[in-house]
Amino acid sequence: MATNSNMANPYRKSDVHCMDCSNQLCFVQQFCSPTWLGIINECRNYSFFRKGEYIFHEGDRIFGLYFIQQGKVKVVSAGLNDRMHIVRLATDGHILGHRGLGAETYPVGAVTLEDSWVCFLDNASINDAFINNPKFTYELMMFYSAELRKTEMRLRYLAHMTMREKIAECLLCLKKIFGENKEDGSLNVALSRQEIADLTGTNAEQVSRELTCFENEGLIAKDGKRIKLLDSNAIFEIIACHKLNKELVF
Amino acid sequence: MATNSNMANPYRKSDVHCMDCSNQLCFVQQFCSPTWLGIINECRNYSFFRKGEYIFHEGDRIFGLYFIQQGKVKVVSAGLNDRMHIVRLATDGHILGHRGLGAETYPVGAVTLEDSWVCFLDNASINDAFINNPKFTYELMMFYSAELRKTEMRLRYLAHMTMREKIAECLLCLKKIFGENKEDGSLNVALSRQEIADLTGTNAEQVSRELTCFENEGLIAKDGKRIKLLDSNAIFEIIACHKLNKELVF
DNA sequence: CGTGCTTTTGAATAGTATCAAGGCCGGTGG
DNA sequence: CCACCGGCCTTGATACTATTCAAAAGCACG
Repeated sequence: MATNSNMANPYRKSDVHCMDCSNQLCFVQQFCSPTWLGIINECRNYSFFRKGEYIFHEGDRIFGLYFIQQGKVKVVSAGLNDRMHIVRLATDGHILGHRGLGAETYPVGAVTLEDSWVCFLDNASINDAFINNPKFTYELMMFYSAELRKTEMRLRYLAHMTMREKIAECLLCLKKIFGENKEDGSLNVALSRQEIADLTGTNAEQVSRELTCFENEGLIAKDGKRIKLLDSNAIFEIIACHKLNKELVF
Repeated sequence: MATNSNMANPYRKSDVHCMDCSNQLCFVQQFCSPTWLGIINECRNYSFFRKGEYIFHEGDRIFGLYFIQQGKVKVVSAGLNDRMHIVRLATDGHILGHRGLGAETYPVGAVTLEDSWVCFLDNASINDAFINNPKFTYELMMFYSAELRKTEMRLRYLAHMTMREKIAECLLCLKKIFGENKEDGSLNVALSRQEIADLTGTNAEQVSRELTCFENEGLIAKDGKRIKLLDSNAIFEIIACHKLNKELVF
């Protein structure tokens, strides 16, 4: 249970000060003044979520922003007949709940894919930080701008790609986001076939078929949920015809 | 005619000061201090684009932000074998080129659907405005946040919708963005079948088929490119099963 | 009044989703 | 330890949807 794991790490919050946080990608650490880092360190909430737990649900009232200190999270939205759509994947240093900024309720939910540690800042603290750290506001605006570019490019690609192409694109995205295991070279994330389907907008059967196909072609090796990209360039060739912008997507 | 309108407005720039601009939705007018409105009024560039002209091309170096003073624009991106994808539609008061903020080149191009008048602010002016108008930066960030929400919801819907549903959704979007003609109730925008296909990710034939189908069902009336929604509620029922958020999409 | 472009419709084909069945694996309880 | 159970993965057959190709009709424009 969540409470158990929570018990196992009761000392973590007091342990790490924002200033010494290992997460070099954290927006707060990067763009808030030292004074504000101290203020935020005091008002933030540091919590642990076990694998599969919801950090927040679609439709929840918005209380603030989440920053992943360490972990892996899927951002989901309920679709047709209890189908889930995975809107985005996130890991260390990524922001969660930023879609809610300016809205009443979260348009999406967030579920951990692995045990994760997450910092939370409530609306009041965030707004104070905006007012007192123009640099923070500016950089967050730039972050949004970049996210918007990525999402729109994704929208464009997905509109015209075949399933084979979408799944190839998905594998490259997973590599980009989570990286590969140093030892065996497999992707640093284990998604079920259904989750890959939720990412690409299809069903588990189709994903299974395409992955088998990729394996037969020598593009990947798979062992249950662990997938290893044997030839990233060849996988990219599958989607090269869409002239996609590598920086934007991967 | 285009030429007529052009002729009739050669003096527009000197005529209208930002402070008196009819466009109440303009971000600059809403969120910049009076002092800055004066500064921006001096450094902005006001220009006219005839129907079908490019305001900027995909891949152009980024020079600044565009604000539509009056007109209709499609934001496009080249896809597979000279297929175009329409990323977004924009009209009076909307911003163009904001996806470029923080990037080197525009990831999309912008083409006018009708004769349009557009204000342009270069990077230097925009950045000065950011530094001196925290409110402006903040509001623009909120704008990005809202755009991101909309785009991600769209991504989710499109992933699971049938063509019939996508085209129904598209018609409701057109109503939302451009509105309906006071006189005959038809949509205030005339898109070709191919353009509707570029919006929904299909081809002109399919669009033609579905529109004919809608007409036979009494949902719409069509006369060439002019389309009239006869029963918006019934059209919404087509996509209601996706439980989409009306505020986000329409 | 042609010419070229858009729209419409039809027929054949390809791509996906759905349904169904069997295999594999890990966990549980006898 | 082994049998059983349930969940996930795989594969095949089938039905459906969407794309492509082709051709005719409608329309705008010079």
